[in-house]
Amino acid sequence: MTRGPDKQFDTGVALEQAMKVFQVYGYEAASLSKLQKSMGIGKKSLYDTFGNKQSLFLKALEHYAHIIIRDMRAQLSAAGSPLANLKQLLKDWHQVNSQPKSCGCMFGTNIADFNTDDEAIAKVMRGYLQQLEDVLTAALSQAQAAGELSAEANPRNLARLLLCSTQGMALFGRIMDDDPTLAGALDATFSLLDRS
Amino acid sequence: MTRGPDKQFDTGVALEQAMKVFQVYGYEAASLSKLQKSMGIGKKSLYDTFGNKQSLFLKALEHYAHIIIRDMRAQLSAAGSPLANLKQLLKDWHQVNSQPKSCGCMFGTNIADFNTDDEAIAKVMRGYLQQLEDVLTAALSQAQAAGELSAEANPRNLARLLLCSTQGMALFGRIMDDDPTLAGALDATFSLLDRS
DNA sequence: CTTAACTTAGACCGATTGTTCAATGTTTTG
DNA sequence: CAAAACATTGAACAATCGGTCTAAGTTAAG
Repeated sequence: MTRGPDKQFDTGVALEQAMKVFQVYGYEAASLSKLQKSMGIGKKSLYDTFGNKQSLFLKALEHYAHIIIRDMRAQLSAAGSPLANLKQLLKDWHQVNSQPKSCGCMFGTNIADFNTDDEAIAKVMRGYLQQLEDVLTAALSQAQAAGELSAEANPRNLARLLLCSTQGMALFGRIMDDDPTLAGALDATFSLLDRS
Repeated sequence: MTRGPDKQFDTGVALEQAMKVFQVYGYEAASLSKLQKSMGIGKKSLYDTFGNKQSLFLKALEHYAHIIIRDMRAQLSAAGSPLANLKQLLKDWHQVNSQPKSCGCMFGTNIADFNTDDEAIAKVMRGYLQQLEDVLTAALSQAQAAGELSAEANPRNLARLLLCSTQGMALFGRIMDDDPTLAGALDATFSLLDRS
């Protein structure tokens, strides 16, 4: 049974805010003062609830991964043409990342911010990226099964290319607002899919 | 005429070292102690020669851009098939970025590290990326003129896609050593070019 | 109301950040 | 050699970093 009062803040909301700060600034530049200001809680509460900074980051990263992979799965398994669903996903991704205040992908932004030899973070990050790759591969395989892609197409390698290019798009979106570069990359991706 | 003794260190070598530190750690995590240790000079010399940290970063970034764009131009304008030259460039890029200690691209790593609303940095960065896009576009146009790409292909949009995907590859290379993801993305890129 | 469990805000810690400056060394010029 | 003109090292600066801890507040049980 519960002994004391509940927390005076919503843990989920606080984590969501922390996630945004890490996504916007990257791990190093996301200082604890920025974090606690955005989360709206004191330092003690932050450390008691989420542990130290790296622990908070991992929780925020997990939260982000959960959301993005769930949404991707939902969108890609919608009724209708698998290829059309995938195209819509890419279209939405481009739209989000070409908005003026876009801050890129939580993954990409922080891959760049962690030291190369931090194997703990790298391992976690690889796991999430692998999930993304698998989801995209499944979608492309469905499209292939539906005859929307040729039998010669390689769904997994295609997914890997999409993974790389979408990360590049998200990265560039941080410094380019509604730039023809991003739109052109999307366009080339579409014609690639149409010819695969 | 010169009045005093020359600097006791090689300015070019020091800048090269600074460049590496920024590329490995990103702007925020590249502390002045790491920088001066790697550059092998004292703090006063660093500030007198390169100005403050941001000024040093901009010089290092310019140095990186100069090197990478010059090398790209050279490789893409080599004798023989334009498409083969481009493929070799992509192959080399993949090879470099899938090595165990690879640290990604100076551009991508630091785009993620600077605040989204830092317009000064964003402007400089956009300029360099535009140059990369132009170089790739020129190469693809040559390939098209040589009949290695179909007349329907769009060289500039193709270049934009390559720009995005290569940045994604460089980013992933920071956490993945010799991973099938990168190799697969390269493979899909090759078959894309072959069918364009 | 009392008390125990749990919360909170914020002062405080040593370490490190980017930056400056004084003290010392080194080389060239007259 | 003497002296001016550089360069160098390394101490010191205020500010901020991530992290800890104390003091006070809040709630629920008895």
